[in-house]
Amino acid sequence: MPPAQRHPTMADVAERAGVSTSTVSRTLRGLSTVSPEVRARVERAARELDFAVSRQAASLVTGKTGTVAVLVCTLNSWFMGSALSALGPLLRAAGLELNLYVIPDLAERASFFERLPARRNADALLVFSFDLTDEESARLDDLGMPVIYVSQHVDGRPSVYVDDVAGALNGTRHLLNLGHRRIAFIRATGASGFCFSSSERLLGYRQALTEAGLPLDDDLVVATPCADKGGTAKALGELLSLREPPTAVFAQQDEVAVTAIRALRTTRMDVPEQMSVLGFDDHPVADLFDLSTVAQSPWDIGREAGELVLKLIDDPSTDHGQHVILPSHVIPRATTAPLPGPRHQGPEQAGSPQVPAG
Amino acid sequence: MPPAQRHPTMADVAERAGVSTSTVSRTLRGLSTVSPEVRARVERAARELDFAVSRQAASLVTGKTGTVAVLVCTLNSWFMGSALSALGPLLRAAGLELNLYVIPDLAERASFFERLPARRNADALLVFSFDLTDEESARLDDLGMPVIYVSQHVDGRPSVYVDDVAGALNGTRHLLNLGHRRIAFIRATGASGFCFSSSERLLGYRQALTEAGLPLDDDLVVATPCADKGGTAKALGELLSLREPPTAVFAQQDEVAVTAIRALRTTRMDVPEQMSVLGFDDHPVADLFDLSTVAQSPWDIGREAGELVLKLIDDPSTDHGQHVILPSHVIPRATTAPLPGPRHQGPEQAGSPQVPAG
DNA sequence: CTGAAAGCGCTAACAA
DNA sequence: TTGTTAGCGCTTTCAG
Repeated sequence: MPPAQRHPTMADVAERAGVSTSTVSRTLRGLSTVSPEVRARVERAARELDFAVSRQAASLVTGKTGTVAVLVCTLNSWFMGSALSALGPLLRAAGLELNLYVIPDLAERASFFERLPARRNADALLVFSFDLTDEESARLDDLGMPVIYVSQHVDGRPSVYVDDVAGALNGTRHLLNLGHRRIAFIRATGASGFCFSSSERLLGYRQALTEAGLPLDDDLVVATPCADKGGTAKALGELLSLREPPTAVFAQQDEVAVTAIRALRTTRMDVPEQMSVLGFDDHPVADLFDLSTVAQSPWDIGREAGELVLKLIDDPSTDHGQHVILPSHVIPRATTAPLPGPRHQGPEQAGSPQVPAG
Repeated sequence: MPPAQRHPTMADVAERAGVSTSTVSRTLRGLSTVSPEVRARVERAARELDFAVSRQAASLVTGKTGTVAVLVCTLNSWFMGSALSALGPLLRAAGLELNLYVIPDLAERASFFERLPARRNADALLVFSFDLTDEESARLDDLGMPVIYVSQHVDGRPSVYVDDVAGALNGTRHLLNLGHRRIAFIRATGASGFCFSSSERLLGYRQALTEAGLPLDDDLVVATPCADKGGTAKALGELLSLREPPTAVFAQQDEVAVTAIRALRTTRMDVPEQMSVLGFDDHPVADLFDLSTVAQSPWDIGREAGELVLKLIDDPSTDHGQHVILPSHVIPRATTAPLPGPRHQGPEQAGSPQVPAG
């Protein structure tokens, strides 16, 4: 570990190869205007010196930093982990560095937006699931670089997200098709200031009920902090103490769904015999619990976001308002079952009359 | 979104404030040798122009990049997510950028080590859980920056990791203290080239058996790819078809333990009545499954790694061989129980004679 | 196809 | 306390 040996510079390589620094620069950037013989000499010299171009110096003159800034509120989630695991290699393959900003709380957030450290230090910014204020959005607009919103829709700005409305619509239809008529909806509330597509999903749920000719009963919509046992039990309690309790619950995150299943089992309610449970995400835990769910693919989101970034960096004049909307699909597993009772369960009977089976 | 407006430079700020760029530089870096009056003028000008220092240009002259490179094989894990969620804010608070390299497979890895993009572009490198070849280690040694190994012990290099030997020792003791004598060990094998502290844990397991005067039976040590249902079922099958099957299994990752529990339940074996199961990690699913486990804290690892990095950047002459070793502790939950049978279960009976209770 | 020269935006001596 | 000067290591005209 030689403590302070200086890195070789282009001048060192040039000297060793007996050429000018311009030629070294041209060679190393793969410009075709270098004779094969000289190119070979330069490459050998560079290898022998273990030379690496300083991005700092290059940036200074090209004006491009060669890095993409990524803003996340946490990494400690399956969603972020998967999305970034897809994004990272994609950017690297394009020769870009990935600069990560983890902004877990509002204090950090304030300081981030005040200083905007990414400014001047990245060619583009990826914002994951931030519920931005108008002022914050405005600051990002003035950043002087493309800003891509991921896992959230922002009007007039490039964004990549799954169609949550359609996902929730389809999930709810699945439950309707199983004969359920009293279907509860559990929203997962996250840390304040961050968005978790909850409202879009609620929209899809309502849409499904409406198209089935069912009334919207606000008592059936409850909320819980994500993955909070007590909160989920409480939410469940509200539902189970209704005059007319639901026969199915649609939880907006698999982790909440799983917590709900455990709470139900604790009180000896069988899932799905006495209560169907449907999740959203297809989180790994869904498979572990044989949980029926609406799957989305964070990998695809990460990949699409990366490709969009590349496009925008390459050609900033591209239409900035384009959106990439990704699909979701229902995965029926063991926690959703036909509503027991006199009704015959038939597919696509969504429009049938309301007969609460209880 | 003004498409291509140039960023203001220090010269712009200097002009507006009616001072030289040196003064602007001094002011913005908080050097005390600036009169309050001038300082105020400069700060106002900078704010009005929404000026941000270009790290690129600053780096060029200071020789420090102000960024820390982090090498991970995946982000899609609770461990990495938690560790980085702790590390990120810590680095940001110190004014450092976090440059992430996600290297999921051997091909990416080869290209990473060939080009070493972090060279010259970071002040320190954090390596998470990589099982490096000697050649790769040597390349990192020549990187010209401090390299910190995280979640792995590397001789003579600064590293941060939990004491896996002690963790496995204590976990095994817990099972011994419950009266178990036939204790299986399930290793979790990851992607090749990455290390998951499996061997240290095996060591601790063996140590516990030895100190209890029990023989080491290789038939009781099986392996499975992490979180692979089929693999885990197969490994379990090997154990259950032994002449003298185990009464407890110690799985080296909670995710494997949970998969094992599901497989056992599928075959109508009760946990813990007929088989105790102990995990390692205290992954969130452990709580969900009421899994007894040996807990480690990736948050602490991330934090300690961050603090060590800061120290080494600040003073590279610090002893490079220092290690930070973090503790683990057993969390008994619902999947470990005393061995049923004639024996009385007493605490700390580890040294008692070998009486396989079968 | 190659080299000389200029300069990217900043910091670090050194003077004043 | 402030300004002047000289680069940091690279890319980019522009000549040759």
